[in-house]
Amino acid sequence: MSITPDFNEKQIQILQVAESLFAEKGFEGTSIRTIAKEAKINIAMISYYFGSKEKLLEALVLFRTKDLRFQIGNLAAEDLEPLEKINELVYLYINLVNCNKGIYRILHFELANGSKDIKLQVLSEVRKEHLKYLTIIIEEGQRKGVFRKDIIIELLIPTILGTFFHFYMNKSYYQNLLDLNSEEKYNEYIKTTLTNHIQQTIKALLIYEICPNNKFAKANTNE
Amino acid sequence: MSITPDFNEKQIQILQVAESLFAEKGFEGTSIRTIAKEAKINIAMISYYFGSKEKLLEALVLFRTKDLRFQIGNLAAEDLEPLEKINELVYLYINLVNCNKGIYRILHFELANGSKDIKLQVLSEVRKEHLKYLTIIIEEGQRKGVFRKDIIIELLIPTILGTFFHFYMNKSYYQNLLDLNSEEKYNEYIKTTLTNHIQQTIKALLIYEICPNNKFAKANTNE
Amino acid sequence: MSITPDFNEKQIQILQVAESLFAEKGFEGTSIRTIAKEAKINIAMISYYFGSKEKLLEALVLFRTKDLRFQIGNLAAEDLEPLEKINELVYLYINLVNCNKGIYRILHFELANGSKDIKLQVLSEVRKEHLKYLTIIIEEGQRKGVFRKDIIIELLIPTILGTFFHFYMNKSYYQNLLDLNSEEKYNEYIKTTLTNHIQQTIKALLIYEICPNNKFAKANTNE
Amino acid sequence: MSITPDFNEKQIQILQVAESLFAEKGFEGTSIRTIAKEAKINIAMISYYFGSKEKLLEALVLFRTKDLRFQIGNLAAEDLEPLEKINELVYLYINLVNCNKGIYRILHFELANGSKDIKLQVLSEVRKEHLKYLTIIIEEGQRKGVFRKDIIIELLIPTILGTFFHFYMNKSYYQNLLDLNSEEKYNEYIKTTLTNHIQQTIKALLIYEICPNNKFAKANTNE
DNA sequence: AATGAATGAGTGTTCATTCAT
DNA sequence: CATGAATGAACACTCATTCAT
Repeated sequence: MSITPDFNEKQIQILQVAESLFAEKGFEGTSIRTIAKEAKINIAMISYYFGSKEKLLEALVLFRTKDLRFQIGNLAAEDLEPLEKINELVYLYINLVNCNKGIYRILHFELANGSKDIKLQVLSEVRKEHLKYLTIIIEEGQRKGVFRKDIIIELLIPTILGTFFHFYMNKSYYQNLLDLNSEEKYNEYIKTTLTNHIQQTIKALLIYEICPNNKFAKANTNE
Repeated sequence: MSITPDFNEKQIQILQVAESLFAEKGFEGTSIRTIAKEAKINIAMISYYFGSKEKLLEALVLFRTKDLRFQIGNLAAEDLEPLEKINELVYLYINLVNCNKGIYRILHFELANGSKDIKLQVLSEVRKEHLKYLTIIIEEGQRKGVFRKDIIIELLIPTILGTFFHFYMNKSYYQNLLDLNSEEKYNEYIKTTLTNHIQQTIKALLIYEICPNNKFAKANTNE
Repeated sequence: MSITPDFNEKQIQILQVAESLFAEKGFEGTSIRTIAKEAKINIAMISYYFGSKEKLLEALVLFRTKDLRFQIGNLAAEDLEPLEKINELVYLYINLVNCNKGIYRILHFELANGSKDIKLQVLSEVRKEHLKYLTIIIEEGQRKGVFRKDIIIELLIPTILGTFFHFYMNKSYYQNLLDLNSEEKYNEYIKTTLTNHIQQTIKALLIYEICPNNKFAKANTNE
Repeated sequence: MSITPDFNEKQIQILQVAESLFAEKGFEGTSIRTIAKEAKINIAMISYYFGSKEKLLEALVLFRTKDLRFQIGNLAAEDLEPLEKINELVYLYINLVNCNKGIYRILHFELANGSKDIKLQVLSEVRKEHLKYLTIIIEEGQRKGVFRKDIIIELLIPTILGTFFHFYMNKSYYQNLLDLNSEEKYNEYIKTTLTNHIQQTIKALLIYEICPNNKFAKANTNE
């Protein structure tokens, strides 16, 4: 579906192996020897094609985010109720991230801390785009009187992505806890129950009427 | 307050430096040379005291989880309304994790994938204990008719921790997005607004009455 | 003026770049990538045209010494006093070397030690030719009673070339020492003062009447 | 004889091997593996002891120039005729350089061009010291009316060292030319004939009365 | 005739670990 | 008990060269 004209077949092969290994073992934990061995290419090819290990990562980010960018876009324009739109958005979002676990993991946990000085402008743009669509939908719901007015929209995405990632990053723990003793069961659980849980969470947040006197939230401020 | 009888002063010094560096640069990204230099001890001391780099990590996990274990415990017994207990629990939990970012980050993102064969039984126990307390409180609320019955309790913790961690792991992005241009502002935001957001999220999840026909949640099952 | 029938335009381009880089960074310090980049040709071209990096050097030596060979020749036949001939010879020689610093540097400092098994027969021939002309002139001067009889002709060239090369190889030191703070001043100094100094040196050697009892020269023999 | 308190036995061993190899094959042409193998030490030791290959060179320069510095000094104060002093100085100088061919070659031909940003302040100091002593002696001779007044003292050292180095750098050529078909003969030739030649050269330069009309030296200025 | 793709050998350097003292 | 010295293995990367086209 998506075209990636800049990289040839072997480069893509390297990028795929690199994505998988970086996601699994982290950037530092993966040696170019391992990548070369797994991708069945010569070690020197990585430097030859990408310049360096770091630039390989950079190319990987570029390669994978290119597709991700506009996959959520036109939902805001569809003819749906705001709540339906939100549910759809969450579903699409989780699905998108779940299908691109590798690169998302790298982006969020390997690069997010900013220690690498890799241009993550792409990531930043994607994020802002996602935030924009979310804002449009929520403001529509607010105008229609369906959603609450005091929502911190910026904190919805941490809840959506955070929940998913925590579940994904602690895979073996949750497989054990929830008896999801196969890859299929685990993945099916994400697509149904976990997605549903996140949808419920966001819906509840958007619609529930906050009780006026929240002593704990206040209490927290003066720690 | 917490006693750590097994480790001497120098060992603790090493462990503290190691925690900080592992959290910042990851396990693979941190060399024992760096640890030794920062802790102002001889390189050989690490192998000498802990056996190996991996065993140092193991010792670190042991050292830090020992204290964490029972810090949430007796809340369930207090004389509070279920919702108040939940709010308090969320507050305590976030605070606990926020004050122990380092080791939590290591536990959840460095070790959670299971690539290292480090005994994480301790972590597992802590988790199950936390889950137990949460279950007790929620079931109490359900008995009292305050909370919904169809809650998947196991998925509450991913929401709580996940939201926090996503916010923490993408620090620079959120600092920029929310104009939290100082360490203090960022930390204050976590303690007040973010904590409040997570409390609202959990509360909404526990209390909100789900609308009966959720077509999207169903739709997701047949992808 | 000089014809180079064996090499085409691109080859000559490569050779010129190679000469410059070999002279500046040495043979080992220069990679064929750098040559290729600077000469704006494909890397493979060097091996393609010359066979190997070493053979490129060999070709370079051939290419550049071909012209140098006979540029000093017919001086001996001119109608000049022996001393004038010597002065002219020194002038021509220094000028020749100075205008071909690059290849001379390579010849004398990169290849002279014989570690490379490059055919330096050409160089050897040139040298012997130069020595021959020098010998003819000096013997003429000796016959005419102008020059001393006890001259070791073979050691005159080390003095001429050595003085020049030492000055050239320690360029920055002498630029600093003699306030020759520009390329022009430095080069002008070589053409005038240094050349003159070398001419004086050779003249003095040829004409000065040695004092009969030189205790130090004797003393040195039994170290 | 000379003490080098800063370096231990193994370090000195490495330095000696490095000097020999750098002198023979150049800095770039010598790999640390070769050094390690020849010095019979582990490869990692070089980085361990010296930090890097470049720092090894730096250490080598320091190590060897430390001794060289003051070996010529007190000659100026001795009770000798100026000409005897000059002869003695030349003898000492050639001998010093000849006994330290390796490091001198590295200093003058590997480092002199300034491509490496190694602190050659030491070298510069040594040079200036040598120049100082030479100046003192020559000025004494000029005061006594023994030496000419129009001497460019700075150009005497290029003649002394240059002659020697040219002879040394083109060893095989001169061995062949002068029938010095053994190491001993070659070295003996340096100590006697070559040294004598250089002494004669300098003496001739200092004492010979320049002929007033030197048309060639003038002619050179307008090239 | 000319070149982009590819490679194995080699580079300097850093790694966690061991060991004699 | 503690550590400076030392090491083999691995690291990312560059090298000159080859080869199919």
